Amino acid sequence: MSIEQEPRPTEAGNGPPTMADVGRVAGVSAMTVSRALKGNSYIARGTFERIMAAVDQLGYVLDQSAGTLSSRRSGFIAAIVPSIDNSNFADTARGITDALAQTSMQLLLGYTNYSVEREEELIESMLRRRPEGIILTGGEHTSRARSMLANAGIPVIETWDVPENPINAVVGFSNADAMEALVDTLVPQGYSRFGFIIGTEASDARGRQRHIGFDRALLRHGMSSHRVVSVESTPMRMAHGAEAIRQLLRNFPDTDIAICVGDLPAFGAMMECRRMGLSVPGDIAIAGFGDYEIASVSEPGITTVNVDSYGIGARAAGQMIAMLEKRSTAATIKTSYHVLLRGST
Amino acid sequence: MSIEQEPRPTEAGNGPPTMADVGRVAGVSAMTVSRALKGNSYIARGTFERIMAAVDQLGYVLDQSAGTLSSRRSGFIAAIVPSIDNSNFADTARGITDALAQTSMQLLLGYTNYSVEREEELIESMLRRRPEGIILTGGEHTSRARSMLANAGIPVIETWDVPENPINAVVGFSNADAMEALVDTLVPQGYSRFGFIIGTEASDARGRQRHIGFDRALLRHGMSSHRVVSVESTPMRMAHGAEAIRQLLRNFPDTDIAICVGDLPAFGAMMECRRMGLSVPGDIAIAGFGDYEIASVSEPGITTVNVDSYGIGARAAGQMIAMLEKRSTAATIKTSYHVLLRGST
DNA sequence: CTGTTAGCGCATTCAG
DNA sequence: CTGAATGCGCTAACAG
Repeated sequence: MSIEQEPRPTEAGNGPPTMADVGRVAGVSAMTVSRALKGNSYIARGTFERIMAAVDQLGYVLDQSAGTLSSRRSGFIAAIVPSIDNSNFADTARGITDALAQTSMQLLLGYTNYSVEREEELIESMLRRRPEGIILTGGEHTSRARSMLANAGIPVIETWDVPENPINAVVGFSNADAMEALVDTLVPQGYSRFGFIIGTEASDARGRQRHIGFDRALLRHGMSSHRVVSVESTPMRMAHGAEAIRQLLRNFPDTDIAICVGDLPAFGAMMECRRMGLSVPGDIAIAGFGDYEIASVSEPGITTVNVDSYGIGARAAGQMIAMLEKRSTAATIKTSYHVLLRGST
Repeated sequence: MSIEQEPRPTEAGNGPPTMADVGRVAGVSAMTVSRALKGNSYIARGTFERIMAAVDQLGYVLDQSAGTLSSRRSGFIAAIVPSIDNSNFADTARGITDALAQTSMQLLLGYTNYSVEREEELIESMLRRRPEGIILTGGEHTSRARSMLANAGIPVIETWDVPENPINAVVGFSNADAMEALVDTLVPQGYSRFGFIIGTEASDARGRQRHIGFDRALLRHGMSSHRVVSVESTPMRMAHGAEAIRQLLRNFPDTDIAICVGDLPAFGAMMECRRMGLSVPGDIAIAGFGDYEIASVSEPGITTVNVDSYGIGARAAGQMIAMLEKRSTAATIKTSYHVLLRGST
């Protein structure tokens, strides 16, 4: 037996144990520990087991900041959505997470509360952590955000919209077209005096697009698109829909159908109609957008547009993976939508 | 004029510019750039402006992995919630974000889909990035998760529950007590044949607690608590409530009030009753839990328990800040709840 | 007010 | 299959 080097007491200068500590316990170098933990190198069976035992014994957890610095790979992609408390965007996040699961990449999620300024801050703080790619919602960004993204030299994917001047790749659909499709489906049902309910347009790019689609469709059908109520709020919650329908019916009592920018305000509007003693769709019809769960569960069900929120996330992540593997460059992927007629119209 | 050192061409080996690059352009050392960017050191006015100009010119973005490694401070706290598509937990996240805004700390949010195994993975991957503190939902964790948390040596706050054996600090309330309070309020209204609707209990610790509170209250009132329907799902969505109420009325047709584990299934149940031609609360009363927006907007409104979701987040973050500043050690903070009677009962 | 030195913990690269 | 040397980009600590 030879004299072995005395393991330096691990508890000396505390702080979490390092690879060197693990190596000392397992009788190997830090480098071998690194390889064992990564899992893609050949390590002798016994060595591997000693290392794992040492890891358990010390409660070792890899320090990823050091790894990122050294390997120049952070192992995560960033995604920014307007709101997290919105099942559509939550579905998109789930789509991203699921698609990323087949890689070793993780998702870092942030939300902007529908503010481009907040988006700019968020982009900056995420870029500081060196994501390998970034997925954004929509095509509206501050100019500083745009230049930071350009400088970052990583794939950027804009989703949920089809911007005129994409930064890089796009996975989304035209919210204007989708709203047009909804109106086009409803006109043949005999409605002719369409109202539109929307929140603060300045802070909701997709709502604005839907409004454009609404105008375009009615113009095409030779109908008037002046019955519009806008309440101060982004996003519109259920209660805002209730408030808006009152205003709509006060300002334009002849309205025979109210299209809401989303299903949540549509539901609020429908409940308010019931409170006012109006029947839906007998006295007034109501439609929403987004196919949230409430649209199918409520009685009557709410006519709406399904927009494949999950698919947007899944396909964005797929495209991201392809770009990171250099299998693809900037592409524009259009996702599907379809009108769902239910009892509210 | 002296000969100045030739700035090395920045574009040489590409990759993002470093502080040294910025310093070279501004004619100072990297250290001065670091101080200027941090903002809490005295820097000569002119120097500061040259540095900022260089930062803009190069599009420099701080590399936080390097900063974390060097300073041993990551600048973020981790929070883990069961689901992100749930306005209660989203409110908690908002509370944390808002409270953290007064510090330089950021929030890194993760979600488990109600799986403790997924929580364990998430805790591990978050600890790799060395959060300065971690906020969890509930008191149930795998034993490996517990030991990782113990080893991490950072403040841990468990929320939304009052665990028997807290890891560290707690900010929450007793879900059992809150449910008892609901039943105690309803009994005097004349209801006596209570049904209970819940999802998969194994994966929903808070639902289980509510069930316990339900049993306890009925026992105390000398009533039977056998009218229970459990459907396979966590979390319960609206549609599960619809399915469950059918089953409840089939199995226990004499039920005069159905308590649901949450407002979402309560709403689904209420809509299903309407579809079946039953009036709420005339033929059967319905109550939920959580005071989601739908509970106040729907017609009739849903009787429920408000649980201060936002406050849980805000106070957890406040406690976290206090612990990080050594102003506090492990504390247990109880948050409030109150029963809201509405039209559904 | 600014610079120098050193080292954070890991992974790349090369050597065996 | 394993180890040694080196440096990733930044900041703590000290010196001026």
